[in-house]
Amino acid sequence: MFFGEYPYKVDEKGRVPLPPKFRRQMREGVILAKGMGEKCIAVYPVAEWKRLSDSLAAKAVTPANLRKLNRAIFGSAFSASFDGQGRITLPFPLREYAGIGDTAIVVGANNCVELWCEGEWKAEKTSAEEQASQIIETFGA
Amino acid sequence: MFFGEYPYKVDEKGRVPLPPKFRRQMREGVILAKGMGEKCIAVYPVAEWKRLSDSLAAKAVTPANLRKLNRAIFGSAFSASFDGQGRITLPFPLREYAGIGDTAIVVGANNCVELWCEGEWKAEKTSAEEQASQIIETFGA
DNA sequence: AGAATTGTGGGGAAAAGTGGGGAAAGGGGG
DNA sequence: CCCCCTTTCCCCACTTTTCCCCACAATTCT
Repeated sequence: MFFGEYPYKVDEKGRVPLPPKFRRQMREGVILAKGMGEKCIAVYPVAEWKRLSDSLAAKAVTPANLRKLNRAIFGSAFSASFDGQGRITLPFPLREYAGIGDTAIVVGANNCVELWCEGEWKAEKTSAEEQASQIIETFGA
Repeated sequence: MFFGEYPYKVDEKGRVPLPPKFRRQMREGVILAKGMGEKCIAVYPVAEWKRLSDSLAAKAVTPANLRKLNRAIFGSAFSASFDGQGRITLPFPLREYAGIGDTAIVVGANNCVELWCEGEWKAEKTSAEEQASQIIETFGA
C-alpha cells in the first residue's frame, strides 16, 4: 500500500529519492514504466509488476495482439534499484516523457507509486478529486 | 464510535493530541486523509480506512477510472501513529488544506474523527445543526 | 487529599534530503 | 589494437528534518 504525496528534488544526474516507507516495500527492486495514458512515470515493486504484466498478457486474444502488447509494455519499462541513499536514477526517455525537470512529485497510488512533474500533477489532482467526489455523491461511501 | 468536540493545541512541530477515549480505539494506527468535500482532516482507524477505500475502489468502472480514484484517495492520505504522549504529527499538506494553525478542534464523527480549524468548524457546526434539525423534522427521528 | 492521567513544551539522537567526487565501465576515434 | 573521452555507478559528506524521550503543570479520579 502506497500513500501520500511528497515533493522531491531531482539532481543533475537524474536521481530521485523515494520516501523511506516506500523503499521498505520495494527491497526487491522496482520496475519503471510509462504511466498508462497519463503523463507520469509509474514505479512498481517487481512482484506487483509481474502480476500486472501476466494478467495483461492473459487477456491478449491473438498472438499478434500479444506481441504488440508486449512491445508496448516491456519496451518502455526499465528496472532500477536504490543506491546507498535510497535514490533511483530515472532513465532519460521516461523523464522526458513525464516532463520532469528538477522537481518530482512522488504520489502513492495504492499498488504503485507515480512520479509527476509539478504542473501535470496539479491538473491531474484536481480532476481526480472531482471524479472521486462525484462517485461518492452518486453512490455514497 | 467517536463522540464529542474538543479543542487542542497544535505545537510548533505540528503535533496534536487526541482524546484518550479516541486513542484507545486507534491502537493499530490511523490514516489521515482529506475530509471529503469539507475543509478538514479526517482520521480513520486503519481497519475502517481499508473498508472505505475498498468499497470506493469497487465502484470504479474502467481501469482509467480506478487509477484516478486511487490517486485521489491514496494520494492525499498519510499513515500516522501516536507518540508516547498520545499525539500524532499532521503532514504539512493536510494541515495547510484544513487551514489549521495553532489550534485544532477535534470532532468525533461516528466512524472517524475530524480535525478542524476554529473558523471553519464554527461555520460547519451551525450549518450542520440546521440541516440536521430539518432532516429530523422531515423524516422523523 | 493523594495519586494517576493528561495537556503542553522542549532537547537530543537518529534518520533522511541533498549535493558532489572518484573509480570503473563502455564507446568512439586514432 | 590501444588510448582517450564520456558516461555510469558507488561511495562520502553535510545539512536539515524527524522521531523519540524526558519534564513540568494542570486536571481528573479514587
